[in-house]
Amino acid sequence: MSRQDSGVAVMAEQKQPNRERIVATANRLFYTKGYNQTSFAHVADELGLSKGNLHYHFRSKNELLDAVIDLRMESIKQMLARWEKQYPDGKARLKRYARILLNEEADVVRYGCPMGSLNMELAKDQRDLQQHSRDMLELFRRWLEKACKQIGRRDYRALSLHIMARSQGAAMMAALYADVGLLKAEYKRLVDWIEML
Amino acid sequence: MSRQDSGVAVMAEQKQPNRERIVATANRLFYTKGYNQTSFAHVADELGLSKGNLHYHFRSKNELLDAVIDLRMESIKQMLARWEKQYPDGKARLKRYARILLNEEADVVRYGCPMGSLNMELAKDQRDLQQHSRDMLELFRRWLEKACKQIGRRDYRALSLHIMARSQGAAMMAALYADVGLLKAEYKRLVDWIEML
DNA sequence: GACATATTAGTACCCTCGTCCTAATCTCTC
DNA sequence: GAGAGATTAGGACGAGGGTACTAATATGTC
Repeated sequence: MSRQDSGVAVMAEQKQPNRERIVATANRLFYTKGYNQTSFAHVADELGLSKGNLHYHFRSKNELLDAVIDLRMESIKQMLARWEKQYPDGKARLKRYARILLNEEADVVRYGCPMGSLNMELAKDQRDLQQHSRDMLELFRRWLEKACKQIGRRDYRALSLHIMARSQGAAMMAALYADVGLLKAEYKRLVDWIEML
Repeated sequence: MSRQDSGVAVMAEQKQPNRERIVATANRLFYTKGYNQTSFAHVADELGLSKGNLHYHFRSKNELLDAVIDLRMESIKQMLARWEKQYPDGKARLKRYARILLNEEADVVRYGCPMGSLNMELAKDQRDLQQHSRDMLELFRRWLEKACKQIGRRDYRALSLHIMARSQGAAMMAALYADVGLLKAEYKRLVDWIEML
């Protein structure tokens, strides 16, 4: 019997287990400050926990990174499954993907794409860590690939990569100039292009 | 009378002043390892110099970063000036820009775009440092803007940003998958698109 | 209540970081 | 060659990094 299931349900006040709170906070800090610029102490301080506590749950920083990526991947999978139900049409799916950056535009403009920027950081002399981060982007790519197949394109792989490149470029430039307008302009171009496929 | 000009010319064996060697090495390490992951000690070790020596030439790491960016900007300016002579036609200029990533494809595939990745790194909680890095990209953007004007486009600013976004996206995806093919594919798409303008 | 386990706090360890200081050495000018 | 200034080496420093260890506390089971 796990902890949350035992005793009277405290419902709203039931606090999240520390392990999950740690992953959630690390997730945010890895995004906003960068992986290398975030320390165990940062995460612990934000939560009012001790460094030793974090080390109990995650023996190393890599392990914490893995947990963060697992969390993101889980959330991505759920989102993609939701989209599959909401948008039966292939093109509609591609457009929905394009719109993703607009959802979190304030964050994207400040910190870039969470996946892209993390991956770029790890690509530099930390290739071992990069692998897992790549898996995350592959979730999207394969989903896009499926949608491209669905609209009868034979170059589905190339198309999926191109669409991701376009959205990565948009996120990058928007963060560079800290300008939401760039995000919207690139979104529009991309959607128009998808429409013409 | 400066040091290099004095005395008998040693020509080929004349070694670069240490200051320049430091900037050149820092430039490479900031690119391949990332700014935050590169320390004074790394740079000093590679050159067989002491940390104190580096501190003599650059009192802080920011100062070294500024010198690196200045070096890059100088080289960019020269390259753009060369291109202006070589390619009088606006579209040819845009295409030449698109080809830039193919020049250094081996590096781009491993470390991404030198400007984009640096900027992304500094965008995360180090906005003060980001400014100078942005100037570097602005050199390209204004040059593209001019070429767009030249071919009679009234949306020259938007176009210049879009072209940069495309190349940034290409670099990002190529580094993500460590695949030169992606770079070439995106290059081809971009050139075709420029041709249709 | 007693025990085993899971969790937490606190701290100690060793390393690297960015910066700074001092003393030696080199280079050029006179 | 003597003196002045530029350059270099080497190490000290305080801070913070990731990791590990120990003791205390909370939790669940019998």
